Parts: sequence; C-alpha cells; structure tokens
Amino acid sequence: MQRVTIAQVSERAGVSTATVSRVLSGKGPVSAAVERRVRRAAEELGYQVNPIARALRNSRTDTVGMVVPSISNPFFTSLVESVEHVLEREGKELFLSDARSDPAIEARRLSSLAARNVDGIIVSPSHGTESGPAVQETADRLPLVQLDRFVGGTNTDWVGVDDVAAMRMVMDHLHEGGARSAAFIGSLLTNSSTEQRFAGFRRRAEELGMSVHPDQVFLGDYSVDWGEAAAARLVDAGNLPDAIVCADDLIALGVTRACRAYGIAVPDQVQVTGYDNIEFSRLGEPALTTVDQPRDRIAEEAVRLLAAASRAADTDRGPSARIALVPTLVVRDSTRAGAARRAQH
Amino acid sequence: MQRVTIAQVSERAGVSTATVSRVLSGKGPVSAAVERRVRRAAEELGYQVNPIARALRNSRTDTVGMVVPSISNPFFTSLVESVEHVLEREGKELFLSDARSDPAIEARRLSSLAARNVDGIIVSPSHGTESGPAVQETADRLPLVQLDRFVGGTNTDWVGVDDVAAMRMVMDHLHEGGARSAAFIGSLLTNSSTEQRFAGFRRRAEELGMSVHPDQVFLGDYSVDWGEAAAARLVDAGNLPDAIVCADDLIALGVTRACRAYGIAVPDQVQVTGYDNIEFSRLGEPALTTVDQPRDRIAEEAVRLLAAASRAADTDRGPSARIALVPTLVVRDSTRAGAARRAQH
DNA sequence: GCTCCTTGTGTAATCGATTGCAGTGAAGTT
DNA sequence: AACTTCACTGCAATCGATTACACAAGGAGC
Repeated sequence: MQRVTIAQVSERAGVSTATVSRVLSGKGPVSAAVERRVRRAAEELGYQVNPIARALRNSRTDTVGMVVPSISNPFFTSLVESVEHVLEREGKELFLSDARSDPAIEARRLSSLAARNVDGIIVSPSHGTESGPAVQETADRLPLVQLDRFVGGTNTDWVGVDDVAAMRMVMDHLHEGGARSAAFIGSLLTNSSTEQRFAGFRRRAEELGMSVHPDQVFLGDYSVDWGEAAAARLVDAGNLPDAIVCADDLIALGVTRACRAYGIAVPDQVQVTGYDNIEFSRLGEPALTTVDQPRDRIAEEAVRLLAAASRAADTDRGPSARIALVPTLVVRDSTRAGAARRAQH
Repeated sequence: MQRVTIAQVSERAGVSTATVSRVLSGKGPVSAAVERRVRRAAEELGYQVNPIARALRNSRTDTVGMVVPSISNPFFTSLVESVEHVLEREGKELFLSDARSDPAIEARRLSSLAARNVDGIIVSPSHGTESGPAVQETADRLPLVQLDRFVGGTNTDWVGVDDVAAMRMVMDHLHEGGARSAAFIGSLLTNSSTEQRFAGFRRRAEELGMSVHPDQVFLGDYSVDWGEAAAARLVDAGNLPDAIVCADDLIALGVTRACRAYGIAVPDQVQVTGYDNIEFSRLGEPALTTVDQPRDRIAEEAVRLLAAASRAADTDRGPSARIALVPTLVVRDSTRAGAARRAQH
C-alpha cells in the first residue's frame, strides 16, 4: 500500500537512501544543495514515512495507548479528550481501547498495545485487584501511568484526585444543608474509585455525627439503571435518609429519576450528590450537585509522567509518583444549600 | 522491548526460523515431532509475535481503524461499541480516533491509520463536503466504509439508516398527536445526517400539510447547548409551533431543558422529538420520543463490507454498496400520542 | 608538502517475521 | 536399479527506515 519509499526518493534525488533518511529526520550533516534536492524529490513524489518500518527499526512510535473501563461512560470519554488534546501538542497520537470493564479483555488490550510498541500506556484499570497482573506486567515493559483508578499491589505512577478530600467537601455541604443521615450508592468495591469514595464518605459521616444505616449502602455498578434500582429499594424500604451520596453521576442520575417516579422531592425530602461532573449531570432534573475532577490537569500530569518515564527508561526506576489533584465541589440544585443559594436570585 | 524473538525460539527448538514461522502460522508442512518441539520452546520462552515486524513483511495487521466526529457524542460511542463487538468475533482489533468535528484533524487521522496498515477503515465523516478529499484518497488506498454519515462526491461503501423514512415516521406520529405546525432544530447542513433528516422533515411536513415557518428552522451544531439556545430563541420569538423536531437527541435534550426553564409543558404545549436513541434520551424530563438506529446491524454490515472489500482487493472495483437499514420509532413521553398511550396504564 | 580534522556521503547491517527457492532424504514407480 | 514424487527443512531475500562504519575530499595547521 505504501507506494513511495525512501528508495524511490533517493533515486530521484540521485543520492543514497541513507542521505534521504538523514535529511528527512534532520540528523547528521547534509549539504544544503543535497538537502534541497531531497526535499524536492520527496515533495514531488508525495513521500510519507512508513511508521511501521520506522517502528521496527527504532522502538519509538510516537504513539500512546489508552485503556479505559468503558467508552460509554461520559467521564472517561471526556478524560480521553483531554489526554488527546495534550498529546497533540507533543506530536503524539493516541490509540484508544475499551476494556468493557472486563480484566481479561483489558489484559489483551494492554498486551496488544505493548506489542505494537506504543511509547507509553495510560490506563484506568477496571478492577482493583484482578487488573493487577496485566498492569504490572505491562508496566515492567514500558512506561505506564494509571489514571483516576488504580490497582493495588502495583508499582506504577498514578494521577487522580483526592477522593477522600472530595467526599469531605460533599459531606460538609450536605451537613450544612441539614442532612443528619445519609445513604451511599456505588459500584462494588472492586475498583479504587468506589473504594476511596466510600471510605471518605464513611469517615466524614462519622466525624460529623451523621448516621449511616448499614442497610443503606448499595453496591452495584456504575450505571443509571443501578442508581435507579438502588434508589427504588431505598424508597421501598420506607426509611428515607436525608441524603443519598452517589459514587458517580450516572448513578445519581438514576437516583433522581427514581425520585421523580416516586414523587419524592429533591432536594427537599432527600438531597442527592453525584461525582465526576459529566456533561449530563447539569441536565438532570434537578441539576446535580457533584464533584468536578480537573480533567485537563490530570491529563497533563499523566502525559508529563509518561514523558519523564520514557527519558529515564531503564536507568533509574525510582519510586513511582502518586499525584492526587484537588477536586472541586460543583453546587447545583440537588442539594439544599445549592437550591437555597439559587433561590436567592 | 520485544524480548523473545522467533530466532530464540528456533535456537531452543534446534530448527531454523523458517520452520518456527511455519509452525506458528500454521502454514506449510511440518513434521509432528518438530511441531511439538517448536511449540514447546515457544511456550517456555513465552514467545509472542511482533505485530510490527509481521505488518512490515505482510501488509495485514488484523486491525481496523475507525474515525468518528466526536467521541463525546454518546451515539458514536455506542456505535463504536457495536463495531468493536463485531470485530472481536473476527479476531480483529479496533483503533479509534476522534476527529473533533474538524476535517483537517480527520484527514490526519485517516492518513495515519492508512500508514499504519490497518486492514480497513470505518469512518463517519465530519463534514458533508470538506471531508471528501481525505476520505476518497484513503478509500483509494484501502477498504473503507462510511458509517451513518457520508460525504458527497465519493465512491465508497456506506451503511446507515434511511433518514427520510425515519422522518416520515416522526412526522406522521406528531401529526397523529395533533401537530399542525413544526419547527426544526439541527446542525448546519454541512453533514449528511442533518441534511437528509431536514429534507425528510420538509417533504413529509408538506405532504401532511403541516406548516413550517422559515424562521423556525435553526441550524447550529449537535449539542445540548445549541438545542437549549435555539429553543430559547423560539420561545422568545413568541409564536410556538405544535412540535419541535430535532436532528439528534442531544439537541432535543437541550430543548426539553429550555422548555422546563420557561415553564412550557412538553408534550401538552409543544411536542418534541429526538434522533438516535442514546441512553440519556430516556432520562430526560420528559423521556424523549426518538428514532432508534439499529446499531448492531449497522456495525455488522460495515464489517462485512470491509471484509468483502479486502477479499476483492484490487481485482474488481465494482460500484460501491449503499446499505440503508430501517430505523424504528421509539415512542416515549415527549410527544402527545406517546403520553396518551402511557396514560392509559 | 604532509598530517589531521571536518564535513558529506555511501555501503551494508539491522529490526523480526515471512516465504520463494533449493536441497535432502525417503517412499513409491516402472 | 534407476527414476520420480513428495514431505520436510533450511538458506537467504524481503518489507522500509535507520545508523554504525568506512571512505573521500577539502581545509587548517605545522
């Protein structure tokens, strides 16, 4: 398919392939006259490097691989957009893979990316433990950064937000709005996000003296359906808490939907919070109070770490970096303080 | 990075690299004894083929590239999921790129994928005309299928739905619900989707005798914000139509949001329809009546066409296929007939 | 005028897997 | 017994770009 090769350019310019390569890659000394001839020939023939041949020879591909748990989760797609944006500045390309929340698929994607000689990998591991072996194995072969989620027992760089601090803000805000009891709806504790958020939730609830009934902790998955189902169970059980804290926005959207269906007023009867600040979080009825992750900063740090790791290569494998950025609380209408503030206008 | 090569396997098994290759690729005659030795050696060393070397030698990569206008549009991500699912069965991998609705970026992504020797490309072109050159050029080099959207003046396969038929269903449904006038909100007519849908809208409106005021056609982009802004303008202008037909669900979500803000009852004062049946379309308030595209079927046909094109290769370049699948109307609560039907329960 | 650099260029090896061609036995044919 | 056929297997070329090494020519320095 690659019709025009370096050999054809060299022939046309009347030089060797070595010289052509030197001109085009800008390395090595070349006389001005020859350089012009070569560039001209390349231009005329419409020459484009063959990245495959180059990748075989060098080991660089100017390419970064990214693996996310689910491409249908808007949080991850916006994270992907941020990463892509940052990479563009570096002249690198992104190859995206979807693990469909399955560690086995994830492992295949990782090894496939590694085999294709990407320069580095950014991964948000699907599972808090089962993703471990594949992630570690991949990290041993090339630069790897975990994003948002991380997997226990591995030794790689990580960039994300301080979930515990975020939950502290959420709980303080709910408490301020009058909440004295709270329920939690998240995914199973098989990934670090829910785990951390739940831990932060528990701790701050305790510190604030808010009650958390053991029956009011629901762990399923990150989906609207699950949020809806869990909320329905909560309502059916009869004993509604003052607030429902959700591990992500999808769940929270399901919860507010269920509340609408049951005729339960949000935030008057129950306050609801989400997490991630996906675009749709402001479109719900009511608009969700949620936690915003600084996606662009996260992406930037991740790419920076990757670049640093590439340079360091095998030389010094220092301790891995763990960068926790500071999230912000976005107050909207699903919590009381937010609704009050709005009402003042 | 690729530590163990075919040479090491051959050494360990005491045969030539040629034989190892023959065993591992299953081609050519090999004695049972040798085969066993080679497999054993490969196993013990943990050999994995280097896809780059293979791609350089052959021209196949067992890889398909896909380019979508926007990864943050849920319709495209679910289309990607469908495609990925189908490809998995064929043992192929998908590389996804986001064109960010920019024909220039799109062109770069296409040529990068082509250069990387993907076996085929699936693209939903960003622009109805400007995407043309890059798409055609790419299609001349390797199998390419356009999905959902298409670009004028190109000669490639296409798979999508019959937008005109879909709009006929939408309009009939609205008419049945009592609508006698309608507005249209879409993106600029720079992509085939809006173009076709608008054409279908116009034609059926005329046939049904529904009035369409020239000032009530709003063309912007595919986003919630645009839907909201256009709806606001429509309301401010004072003369509300019986129905607002949107070119996709994001726009429709913006419209229903604006209606809520303005205290306009949907569907009682104005009926609203979307298009694509993205997950969030059922979460709006009210849940959207929309058009469902058979994504899995679309993905299947696309992959099938790609495979066929690969086989045919350069031999016979027949006329390109244009496969328009039949969409279905999903009636929910944003239209009157839908609300009535629901109310019966 | 004769070394010693420097600059510019070409030759050929290399990355790893695949495959056309040729060679070696062994089995089958006449 | 001589000859063909066929199953195996290895050698070496190939894909396209990069680069270590060699070599040539020209200039500087003595």
